[in-house]
Amino acid sequence: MTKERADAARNREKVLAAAAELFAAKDPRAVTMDSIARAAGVGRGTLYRRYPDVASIATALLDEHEKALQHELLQGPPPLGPGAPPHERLAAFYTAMTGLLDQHVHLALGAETGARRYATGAYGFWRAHVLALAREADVADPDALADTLLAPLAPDVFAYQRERGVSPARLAAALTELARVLVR
Amino acid sequence: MTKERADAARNREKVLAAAAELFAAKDPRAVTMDSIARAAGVGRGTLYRRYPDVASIATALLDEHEKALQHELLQGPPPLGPGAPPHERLAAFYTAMTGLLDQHVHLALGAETGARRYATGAYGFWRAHVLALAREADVADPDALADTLLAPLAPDVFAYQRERGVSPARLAAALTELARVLVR
DNA sequence: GACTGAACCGGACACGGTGTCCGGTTGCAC
DNA sequence: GTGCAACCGGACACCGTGTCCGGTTCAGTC
Repeated sequence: MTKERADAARNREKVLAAAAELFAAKDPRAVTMDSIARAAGVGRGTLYRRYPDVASIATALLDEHEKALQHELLQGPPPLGPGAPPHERLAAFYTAMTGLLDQHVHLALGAETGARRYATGAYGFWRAHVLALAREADVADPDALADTLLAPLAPDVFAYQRERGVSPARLAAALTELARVLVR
Repeated sequence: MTKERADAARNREKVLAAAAELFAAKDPRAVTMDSIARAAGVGRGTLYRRYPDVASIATALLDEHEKALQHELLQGPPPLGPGAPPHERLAAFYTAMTGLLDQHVHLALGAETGARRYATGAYGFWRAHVLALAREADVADPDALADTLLAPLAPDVFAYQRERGVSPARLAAALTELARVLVR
């Protein structure tokens, strides 16, 4: 991995900043490669050099916000990190994720709508974490349960519930209950 | 509501038959209005007259298959229909839905990917049903729980799990366990 | 501080899908 | 058989995509 050229780095910054603004401003599905290029003052070819499509740009932006949580899950203090019983860790994870989603729904919707969600590295991480907790708790079929436990965190579901008037806090409470009874 | 003209009915048949074949044959996201029109031997204008987009065609096809289950939920024998305790009814619903999804993933993916899922009438029906069961079981926050309980049935999730090797039967078992502990 | 090759830039291009529009056709009622 | 309304379908303009290549900028070398 060779060092990044100065002009390339400059453009990457411009692109990410412009994209972040666009995603925050309007419907994520209306954000197009063309609009990002124009907003960043950059040619379309430049965009495609680094990102194959809009979703991958949203994913790059989202990744930054998710890194911190991922770190805490691996080696932070309990109940998020190791040390607490599985159901408490799962509940803490749920609460943290609803908070994260609450802040960045736009990005999440731009990055992970539909099947693409499962192709991202982040999903793999969340899945591994939940799977480990399920195993630790001796549930019947951890592998089948993992994706089931993650399904309510899909950006689409979250956005719909919030639009419906279910606050992130209420959702977190419901998920905590789910964690409590299912992974004990 | 006036009677449908004979040529119109003929074309509707042709369109639905051609669409069903296309959805079954290839990636639902690759099915386009244009391809349906060509396969049906019909002009594009004719298509747009009745369906605003591809998803609505898939929804129309899916609706037919879902009607039977909806009828059973309302007035069929227990445990699917009224009469059984909530957790048993929910488990039966889960099993029926995984079966339905297993048969018609293509259509479901074409119809309900992403946010569109929540706009369909079918989702409203499933939601009302699950909500009623949750209320009957005196859970803490039925409204927040309803969409959470339905999230694992999203076509995307189902398709991903099946591709991963989780059979519909295993999934149904996991969901049954979920129903048992959460809605008692 | 000039040279050089490699990395990078960005606009032009061809393509494919969308949704609309309207002249022509078909079916139905009287 | 006649008239009208509903219906048909292809042509059209538009938009976003992804690629390609001539030109530019950078960084290391002497």
